[in-house]
Order: sequence, then C-alpha cells, then structure tokens
Amino acid sequence: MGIRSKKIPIYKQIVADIKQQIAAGDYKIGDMLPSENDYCKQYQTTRVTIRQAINELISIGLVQRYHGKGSYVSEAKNALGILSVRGVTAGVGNLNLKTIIVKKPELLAWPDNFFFNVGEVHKKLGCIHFSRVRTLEGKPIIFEETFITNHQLEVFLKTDLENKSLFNFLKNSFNIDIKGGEQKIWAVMANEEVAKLLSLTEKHPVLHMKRNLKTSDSKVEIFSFLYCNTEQYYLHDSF
Amino acid sequence: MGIRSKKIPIYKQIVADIKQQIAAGDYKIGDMLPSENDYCKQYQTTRVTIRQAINELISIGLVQRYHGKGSYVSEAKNALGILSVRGVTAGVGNLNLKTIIVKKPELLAWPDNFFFNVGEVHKKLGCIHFSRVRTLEGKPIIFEETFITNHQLEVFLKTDLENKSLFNFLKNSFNIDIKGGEQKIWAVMANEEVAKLLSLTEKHPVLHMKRNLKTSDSKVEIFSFLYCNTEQYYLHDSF
DNA sequence: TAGTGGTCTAGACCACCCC
DNA sequence: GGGTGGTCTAGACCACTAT
Repeated sequence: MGIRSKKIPIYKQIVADIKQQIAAGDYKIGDMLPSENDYCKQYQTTRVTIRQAINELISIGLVQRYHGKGSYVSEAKNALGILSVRGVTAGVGNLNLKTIIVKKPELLAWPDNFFFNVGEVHKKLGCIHFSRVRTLEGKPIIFEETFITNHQLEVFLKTDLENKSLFNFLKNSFNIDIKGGEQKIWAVMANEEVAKLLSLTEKHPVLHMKRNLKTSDSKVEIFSFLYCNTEQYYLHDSF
Repeated sequence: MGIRSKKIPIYKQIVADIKQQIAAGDYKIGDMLPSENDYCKQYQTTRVTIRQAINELISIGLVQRYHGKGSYVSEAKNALGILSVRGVTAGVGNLNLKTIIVKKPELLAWPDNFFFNVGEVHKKLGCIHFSRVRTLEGKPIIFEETFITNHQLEVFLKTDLENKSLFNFLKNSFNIDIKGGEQKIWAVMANEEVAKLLSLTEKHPVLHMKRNLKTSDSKVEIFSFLYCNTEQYYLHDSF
C-alpha cells in the first residue's frame, strides 16, 4: 500500500485550514472571513491562489462571496453536504453521519451491462464492491453501493469501513484524492430492498443518484449508486 | 427598461464563444478542444483567463479536462442540462425544451411564510410571479413556479414568455446575469396539481427543487420552485 | 473614500500523458 | 521529449459596498 504522490498544493492546504477553523467554531455561520488580501499576507501567497482556495470552499457550499462585501460562512442546516450535489468532499458541515456496512468489500469482476462505461484497463483489474447505509441521529438516510477499480487496493478486503469516511481512507492509505466526476439524479420509488434498508414503506419516493468519480490515480475510478430518503433532509448545492 | 451595466469580461466572451462553437457542431462530443496555450494565442490573453473560462464550461458540464491530455467536449445524453444542478446557464445541450405559460406574470406582495428569507428591500418592491411548464418532444417534463423581485421589471407584466428563456430575457432586456445561488433537492410524490400538469398519476415520484438565484443586480433575486419528471431524463451535474 | 472582491497580465516551474 | 494541464508569483486596474 504505497503513497502515490507528493506535494499538497498551497491552495488545498488553505482549504483544509479554513475548513478546520470553521469546524472548530473560529468562524460561525454568517461570520465574515478575513479578506483575500489578509489571507495573502497570512499565507504569504498571492490572490490567485487564495481565490482558488475560496472557490473550492464556495463550490462545496461552505462559503458565499459577495462583491465589495467579503466572504461569509454559509448556512447548511438540514443539508446533506456530504452529498452536496456539487461537492467533491466528504463531511462538509457537522452532520453526524454514521456508517453501517451492509455488504463487506469483495473483489469481483465488473458486472456485465454496468451502467457506466468501464475502460478495458479497469475491467482487467476487477472491482472492489461493497454497500453501506448512512445514518443520521440513528435513522437510516442513505443507501450506497460502491464499485472501485482494484488497482493495488486489496487491503480494502480486510478493512473494516464501519464509521470510516471512504474518501479519508483513500486519502490516508493511498494518497488518492477525488478530482472530479459526474452525477445523474432521479426521483424514484423505493424498491423492496431500499425500502427495507431505509426503513421506508415500499413505493416511498427516494432520491437516486449514480455517480462516477475520478481520482488522482487514473487507474482508480469510483462508481456509486445511491438512494436517499429526503423526508427530513435535502441535498444542497450552492454555486 | 434600462441596461444596467457595461463590460463583458474576456473570459465570459470566451465561454460564450466556445459554447456557440460546440452548439454549432464545430466540436462534437468527445472531441478535444484546442489547448490552453492555443487559446491564449487565439484570444491574445493569458492562461489564468483561459482557465477561468474553461472552469466555467466544466462547471456547467459541457467540458471535461484531463491532466496531460487536454480538454474534451463531454456527453450529456438525456441530461437536463438546462437544470444542471450546478448550472447557471439556460440551454446547455438539449435545445428542444419548449415553454408553456401556466400562469401569466402578475405583480404580487411576497407570500407570507415564504420558504426563503426575503429581505426588507425586496419585500417593499413586491414580486413578479408566474408559472411555466417545460416540455421536451411534446411531453411535459418540468413544472416551475417563479418569483422575482420587482425592481423596475414591470415590463414582465406585458411580456409573453412563451418559448422564451427567462435568463436570456433578463440578460437581453435588462442586462441582468445570474451570478450564483443555491438549490435544495428532494424526491417527493406528485400532488394533484403537479400530477395534472406533468401528465402523471398522483403519487408518482418527482424531483423537487427550491432554488434561490442571485443576479448581477443585488435588488433582483429570483426564487423558483420546481418539479421534474425524471422517468426519461435525469438531472446531470459534473465537477 | 477605503476596503472588498472581480478580472487580468506575463511570465515561471512542475506533473502527467503519450510517443 | 514534447505537449498538455496544474499550480503559482507579483504585481495591476476595475467594480461594488459601505460610510
């Protein structure tokens, strides 16, 4: 299990820094963040870099920026930031999402007629497959089935993912980052399996997403099929 | 009805240019766009500016960029780009969306207990309210109810919005742009009204969004409540 | 008018992909 | 090795908000 790259860009360090400060309560919802010029001095860098960092914070919905006024910490009450339609990040906001493993990681061939196109390279490597349910305050909210290209990731098979962030695990163990991707979204009726896992009556409407995430390792792609009960929470996206 | 600002930034002109070229078929799905350095020469500008333009194209899902390889026109088959969860744009991709007015524009007071917080300034100005259904190939797909702050927008009341893009209308008539906003997304059951307008059985699952869009005129805010039949199409988002 | 974000220049070096 | 995108510098000027 090797670390696969090196330097963390300055702007990502700044993103992580500001995220942490917001999480720690140094800045509360509605607070104005330091100005871009202040940040330039603080981090000894230039505005292009600072703006790149703040752009990322905006894109994950943590911050809003107003011309002539400043950048402000934004509200995300009841929003499933972790799924932020636009977000590349796990764990935006302070929602206490817990994870239950429904099906442990297993090494399989890629399914026939898989929804997304999988390249030949990935097909040869096979996929690691597992399913999880996410709960919020004890209630199941999300059911997610995940497929990851097995490029030297066998360690997954003996890893207990319970209550672990997949993205953090990939980052910490393999230095693999999410670089981007695409999502498709539908409203559907829960089928028997989904209804059971999310404690819903069958035919309850649920939000369904199919996602394809690209990582910093071009041999590792992540696909996930996801069902979300939006009765008490909603997906949130700001831009 | 006055034009409200002046200069169009270079990067936006480039965005519009490339969009137009893709729409015209100069670049097809999967084609590689010119490199960033080529664009620098072509537009006599620098990479920061070119990248700002391409970032916008990526964010609306039109383009994907790969390190070391280039930027490519991306596929958006069956995707409602017009609603692209992340999109700020009208009319990416499928141009065959037609609009039917369900309720003509009317000048009202802001509703009590409106879902979003409306500032005092906006409350004093009142709101312009109308409802539309969007159809694709003759089938109703989206029902959208819109509220806009009436800051010198009375011309709306005598405008026929049938088959017009709201965003283009705001842009062309008032030079008002969409600058950003937020969206909240649920899966719900169609109620009687929505079912009727979208030709669905009641209790059919539909995607529901509540959106708050900021414009380049800080006195003009747009809110929209929207229901979408995702049986044949899906919302699409790339990042 | 002072302070903020919005846009832009003219370079540079690095990391990645492909031949 | 040559071309691509990824990151960054050290400035500049403009547009918007507030006072």
